[in-house]
Amino acid sequence: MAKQDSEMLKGVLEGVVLAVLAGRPAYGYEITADLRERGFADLAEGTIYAILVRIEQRGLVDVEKVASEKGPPRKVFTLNDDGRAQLAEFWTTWSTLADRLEALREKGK
Amino acid sequence: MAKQDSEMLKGVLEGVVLAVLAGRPAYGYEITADLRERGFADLAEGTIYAILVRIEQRGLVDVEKVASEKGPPRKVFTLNDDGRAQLAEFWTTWSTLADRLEALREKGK
DNA sequence: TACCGGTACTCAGTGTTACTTTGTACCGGT
DNA sequence: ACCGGTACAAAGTAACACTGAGTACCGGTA
Repeated sequence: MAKQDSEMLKGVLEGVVLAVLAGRPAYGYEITADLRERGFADLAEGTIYAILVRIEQRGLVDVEKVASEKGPPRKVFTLNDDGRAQLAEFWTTWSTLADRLEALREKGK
Repeated sequence: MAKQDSEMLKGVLEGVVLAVLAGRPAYGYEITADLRERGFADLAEGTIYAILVRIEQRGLVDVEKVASEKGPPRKVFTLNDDGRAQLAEFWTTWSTLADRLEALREKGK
């Protein structure tokens, strides 16, 4: 991935994962595949797992082990109330930043 | 500054500084003041100087020392062609990311 | 004269984060 | 028996914004 891309993801990726989980419960591998389809093509698998560990430790998700037909048991993550609150905060932070950047860009023209 | 805010700035602030310089040549203290007015209120002064050192080393700006009426001489930065190219690239990267996030957000509703 | 506040820049150290790499383990198909 | 896809985990690295402290110059005030 280009360096600029990955740096810009910092502070955003966690919100992205929360947003995916807001749609439905999911496990790590599934989330990675999902995001890759959504344009985050070069996402490293390990990155997603690291984020999941983080948000689990912060208590933003509930976790359940589910046996899988293929490979080891899946760790299914479900967004809880704290997680939803965090996601809402993420979107407002994002919007504020996006607005400021848009203003800067307009001015430059 | 809230942790979420500052993390989200990563990979973005450099582009922001380039965008300011695209408007006019400026020196560090001036850029800091400018950005604070533009809503980046809690920007640390040292942060801007660090970015300026970086973009100077990458050859994105031309530098000129100008005597000041107050305090030490100012280091005035002017965006050059490489800098303008970098800024253009920044905006496309930003747009791509913003589009992807917007798509995620829409889907969540 | 002495001091303070605003201007202007510099630098060393810190914490967070995404990436890389590697490893474990299970399964079905060839 | 082996390989590729599924699924998770963990240690180490690099980039970057922040913090805090320091240097230095000037004008105004007490």
